[in-house]
Amino acid sequence: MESLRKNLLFSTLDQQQFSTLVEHSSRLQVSDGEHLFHQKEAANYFFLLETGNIKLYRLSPSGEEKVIELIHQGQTFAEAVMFMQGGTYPVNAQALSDCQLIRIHMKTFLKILEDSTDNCLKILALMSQRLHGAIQEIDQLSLQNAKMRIIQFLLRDVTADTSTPHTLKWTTPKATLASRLSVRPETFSRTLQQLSQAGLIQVKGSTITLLDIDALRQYR
Amino acid sequence: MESLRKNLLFSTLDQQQFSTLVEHSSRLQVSDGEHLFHQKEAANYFFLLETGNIKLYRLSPSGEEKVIELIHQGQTFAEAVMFMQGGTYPVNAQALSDCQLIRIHMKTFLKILEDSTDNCLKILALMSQRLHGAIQEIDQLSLQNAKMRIIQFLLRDVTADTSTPHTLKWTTPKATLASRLSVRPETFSRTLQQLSQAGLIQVKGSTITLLDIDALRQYR
DNA sequence: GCTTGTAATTGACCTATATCAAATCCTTAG
DNA sequence: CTAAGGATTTGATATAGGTCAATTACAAGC
Repeated sequence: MESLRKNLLFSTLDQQQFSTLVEHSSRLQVSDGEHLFHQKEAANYFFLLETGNIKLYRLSPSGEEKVIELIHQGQTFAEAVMFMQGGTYPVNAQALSDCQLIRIHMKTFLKILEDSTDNCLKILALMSQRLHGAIQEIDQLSLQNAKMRIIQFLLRDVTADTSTPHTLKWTTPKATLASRLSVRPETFSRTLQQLSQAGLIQVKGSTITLLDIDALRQYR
Repeated sequence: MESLRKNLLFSTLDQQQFSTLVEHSSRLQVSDGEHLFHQKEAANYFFLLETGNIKLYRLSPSGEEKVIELIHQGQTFAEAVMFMQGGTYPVNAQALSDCQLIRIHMKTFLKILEDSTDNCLKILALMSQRLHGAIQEIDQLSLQNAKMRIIQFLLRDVTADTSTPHTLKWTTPKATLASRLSVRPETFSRTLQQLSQAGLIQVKGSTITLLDIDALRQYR
């Protein structure tokens, strides 16, 4: 359970608390395409993803899928459910590849929180970060158009140095990314095409090179 | 500071903690149209609204306004900022009417949290509720069309009993509500018109009577 | 009561993005 | 290497909802 220790969320646990947590946690695998949990299912565990990719999504009344979040290696997810009355998952979680996870027992973790404010504050910090992210998201959905959202996504982890051409590569299917960005795959494709023709990016399969970061930033 | 005591968030504070909090809190008024704080401003206080209405909004790069949340009597807001590094408000807050508020010193409240997990868990519950609300919002923006969002808003606080015609009245300007729902005022107006013509609702200024709740629910 | 200014509505038109269908491209199994 | 099937792209078309402009309703002050 090395990866547990490494996660910020558990960094303030003392030895005693940590071993209690480990006792009530277990490793599990899910294979590509399998569901980890479904929306409205009673929630007893939250998760740390060790390897692979997971998508969290919701379904519209008409059965359409909207990806809320893509989970990557090292991230925890579904912790917020712990504090909600009702205690059901608000999203579906499906593996996008074979995944290895650690399953953490909510009740146990809650017990630990109950006797150490340090840990409480840690998780509060995490939750407010999540909330801020969500507000950011609402912002983007209602104030920005598709092109802007896509560019924002491309610039996601570009650091300050703007001169060096930056390369990014994704492992998730394009349609999934499109859903995450709330555009149709067709629009996603066309927009990349367009940016490519304008000489701002270069597309090679699932690898993209940002050729003119400053120009891209103009849009955002 | 009666209203402080009444708020769930502070219900687990002991006498000692509560009076410390009161010492570091103060009442303040803002008049209609005034700003309480701006986005990116350093945050030292969060608030409890005693009377009036406040809107929390963001601006797009092009200066367009999107209302993120409408705050009503009795609600606290901007508490999440307390736990974020950086510590700046993520939204603007403007009074929609003359308002009376209580301003709570974040540092003081944080200190109190540090020595009681009960209080920590209370606020964790609140934060996860907020987060869930935000996810709901993202859901609505990306999976539902304007008409659905408007209907959802109309059905907001309709209880189980579906037979009795339900009446609602708002105090906020229509344009503000429209922004909250991420539609243009024109569209908001037209949609209400349309629902009215279909005999589902009856509009009288800012008072709306829901005539056929079941039918409205069909859409949602 | 008017009058003036703001808010809300209505109408005509437009555009971004969805939708549908067909054509490619890519990967995997054999 | 080849075939099959899914993913992605491309093209043609449709439409929800935005924009702009004109009109009407409403509230506040005189």
